[in-house]
Amino acid sequence: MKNTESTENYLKSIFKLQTVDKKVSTTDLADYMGVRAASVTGMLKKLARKKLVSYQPYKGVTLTHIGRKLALKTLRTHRLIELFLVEHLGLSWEEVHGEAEKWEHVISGKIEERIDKLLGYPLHDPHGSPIPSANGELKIKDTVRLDRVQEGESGTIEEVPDEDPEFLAYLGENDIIPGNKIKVLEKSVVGKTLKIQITSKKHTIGLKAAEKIRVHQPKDKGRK
Amino acid sequence: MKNTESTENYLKSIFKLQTVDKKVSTTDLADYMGVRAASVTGMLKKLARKKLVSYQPYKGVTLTHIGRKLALKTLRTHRLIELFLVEHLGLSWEEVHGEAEKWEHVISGKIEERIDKLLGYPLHDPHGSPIPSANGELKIKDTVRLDRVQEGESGTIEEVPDEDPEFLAYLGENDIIPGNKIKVLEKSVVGKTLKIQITSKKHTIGLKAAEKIRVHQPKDKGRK
DNA sequence: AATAATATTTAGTTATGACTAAACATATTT
DNA sequence: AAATATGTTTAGTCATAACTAAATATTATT
Repeated sequence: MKNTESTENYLKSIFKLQTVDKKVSTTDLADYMGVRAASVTGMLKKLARKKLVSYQPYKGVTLTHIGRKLALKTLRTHRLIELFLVEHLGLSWEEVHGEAEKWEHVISGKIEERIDKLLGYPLHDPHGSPIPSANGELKIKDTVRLDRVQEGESGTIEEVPDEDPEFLAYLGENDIIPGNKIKVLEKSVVGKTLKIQITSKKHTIGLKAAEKIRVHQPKDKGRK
Repeated sequence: MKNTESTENYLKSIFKLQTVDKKVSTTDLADYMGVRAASVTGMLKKLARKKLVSYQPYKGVTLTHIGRKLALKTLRTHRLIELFLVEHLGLSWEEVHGEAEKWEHVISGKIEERIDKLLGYPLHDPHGSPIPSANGELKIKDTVRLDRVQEGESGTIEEVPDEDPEFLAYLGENDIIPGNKIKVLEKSVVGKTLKIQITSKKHTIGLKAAEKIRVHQPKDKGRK
């Protein structure tokens, strides 16, 4: 009846992949988690027995209501820890994901509350991702993928992926940081690049990389 | 080749029991850790194969040099976390042991360093236990068990056990806290009690409980 | 629709670290 | 020294969660 660390990791992973497409396939989950597909099948059966996921062989998984709550609880802990590590222990934003992956499974509710308080009840982690509320709610902000922003339009960096330290280091070096203003100067569909302006610097980024960056645009689409 | 959480717990437990008597018996270890003796036997064999303990069937275990280093590393992490939880997250001294038991296995070297720095390179945890140095050294202070302090003598509370929350709550209520001055007013061998003076209050404590409390006495044995 | 390619599941194995029951060793009484 | 009590180890089991190899489904291609 007890939920293990592995259970929490599966739920969190399904949650992340689920936001992209509704049902998550065994293989996608296996790739994302770095385990074999056969292992995933076995685990999904267990999670289904515990009513944490709804699993149909060959057709994929979705989280149940309770599974989603648990995933969000873990995600909340993860993001609070990331922010804590940056703000109070001075780690860089590319280091914190790996550490938080370990911490998130051992933090008690009481300590989570204390950390939340210490941080001033924050709404976002260092990568701009929203922190779910204590009762498992998550409000999704209205954002666009950077590669879909039109030439000439501008906006604010909202969120970047937290998993890949190298990518984060690259983003940091180029000021592609949540909160910063960004303007798309030129989009080359052939060359698969995007020329952007951030703060006072110009920079060219690959369209594939730009996919991973979420931008917030005002209602007037940032024309000015 | 990797050391598991369980390995760290065994080494830490052996270290603690070893300070009392040289060799640690299977049963004592089992009682202390809350597992069955048969499980201990199995684990000791594994630890011996890894050269972390020196184990002779029916005769007990001792830590090897490397096993001791690892035990002290874990103990260091444990104690730093306890202090961190008290000083920065405002937990009480009776709550922190249980939490630290979980944290100690997931803290990376880098984070341990940061916490150490944040705390100002402390030498003692909230219960007065010395924090081993980063290279695995521990200096043992010259202390006496409270039940062995003579009538009329005084000293300073040095260290109390950190495991039992109830006992810690009791000690806290009666100001039996490391750093406080203590004077033994009356010792009743028949009644198995000790009448003591702490700060401005008088209190009577059982001799059995007093055994667990370590007191530092000046060279003149606290007569004045 | 038949074939090929890809995705997924099943069956059986492994390691970790707990457990019980039974066997065996050591200590303590009488 | 024999009998009893206590301590310890052996043998075999269980749950968790990974793995490989083989079997089976599904999807895509011709």
